[in-house]
Order: sequence, then C-alpha cells, then structure tokens
Amino acid sequence: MEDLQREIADAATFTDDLPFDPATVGVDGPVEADSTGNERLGTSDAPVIVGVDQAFLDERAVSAIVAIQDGAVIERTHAVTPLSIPYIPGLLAFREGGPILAAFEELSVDPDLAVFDGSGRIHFRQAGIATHVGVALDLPSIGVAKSLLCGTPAEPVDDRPAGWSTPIEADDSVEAPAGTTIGHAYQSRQWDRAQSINPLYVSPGHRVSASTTVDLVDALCAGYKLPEPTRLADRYADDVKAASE
DNA sequence: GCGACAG
DNA sequence: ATCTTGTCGC
Repeated sequence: MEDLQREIADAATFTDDLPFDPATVGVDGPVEADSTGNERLGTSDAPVIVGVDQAFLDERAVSAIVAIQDGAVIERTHAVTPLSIPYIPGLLAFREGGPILAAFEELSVDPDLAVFDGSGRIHFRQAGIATHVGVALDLPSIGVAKSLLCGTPAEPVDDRPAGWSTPIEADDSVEAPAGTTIGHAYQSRQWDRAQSINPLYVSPGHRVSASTTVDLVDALCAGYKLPEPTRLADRYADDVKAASE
C-alpha cells in the first residue's frame, strides 16, 4: 500500500492547474444548508466546488458530498458503504477512499474542485486522502485537516490571529527533500480573547499549489473554522447518519 | 523498544 | 471518527 501511495504522489501535481481563476472564488457568508439552489443550474460559469466528509455507524461509512456554486448549494449526494480496514495513520485513504468514490458516482454535476476532510500533501509519502481521490478522478483537490499528521510548522502556531498562515515543511518523517513546503497551518478563525482556536492544516491534493490552497480555503471560509463546503458536507453526513439509525 | 500519528 | 453535560459569549 505504501508503494502505491508513492506512485500516487508521483502522479499528483502540486502546481496550479485549475479550470477557473482562484481569485474569483468566494462565499459572501454562511451558505444555507437546506438551500436547493437548483434554479441556477446550467446558468452559471462559476466554479462548482464540492465538500466531502464522512460519518460512521458500526462498520459502515456515510460519505457525503455537497456541491456549491455562487455561494449556493446546487446538489447533495451520499453513499453508505461497508468499511473493510481500520483507521491507520497514513493509510486513511485505503479505508475511506472507496466509500468516497462511491458517493462521487452519485454526483451529477461536474465539480471543478473538491475539498477534503483530511490531508493532501501533508502526508508521510505525500499522498493523503485528498491526493488519492484527486488523482483517481483527475480533479483539482485540497485537504483540510484539523490536526497535523506530519511535517513541521515554520513558526509556532499557537494563538494566531485570523488570516495568519505559516508553511508546513517536510521533516524526517516525510519522503520529500527536507524543508519542502508541503502545506500550511492556516488560522481561519480566532476568538477575540480568552480561549484560542487551533489552526487548520491545509495542503494540496492534486493540481493545486500550496499557496493557492491557502487562498482557496481563505476564500471559502465564512466566519466559521471550517470552509463552507466542508461544513455543509459535515452536517449533511450527520443528517444522513441520524436518518439511518 | 519508544514515540508519533489525518479520520 | 465516536461517546456526551455543562458552560461561556454574542
């Protein structure tokens, strides 16, 4: 499995190769989770961005995908799939990749970018879940993780203001030249005082550079810690789970 | 053997 | 990820 990941990392592109201008991406505010937004289908040229997340029940995964365009939800799909292997750090894609692809098969719109819950290039072999699925679908993808799998932040990450970011550099645990920027710690939100919020760890999945990944996540956040696509997929996965138990 | 480790 | 009450603050 590790050799396969090296091949996937090799096939991945960590430079910008997007079908849209990242500078035009953004959400005005929180996206309505129950919006149908179908009236705009086929009318806009704006990029279709999908958020992917999962919820679990026993040995099954609920993979949810929520597609947004122009700051509105245009489609939601999901798949409930049996799980085969347990969670092993570094091998997450082998547990969740298949179930996620099953959900993508239910999607009717053509996404321009996928935002994953987990790492992309911030991975021992530079092949996190965002890279696996991005390469499999040859779709631009980024990984947004809530904790750091590997690599070293260029600066301390504690108590940073919203908008701050610092590179995550390859260290001995990463199969890349030492010092290579494999992603960034990005503070999407912060409290005004007292308690502090941990930063997000964002990294390229496929066909996106590390710096553009930060710009995209920044543009997709709307006042919450997680970018809108991820937030919506997270909630949708929970809804589907609740409805099926 | 010890430590470290996305979801 | 999941199991869960209370609690602080806009």
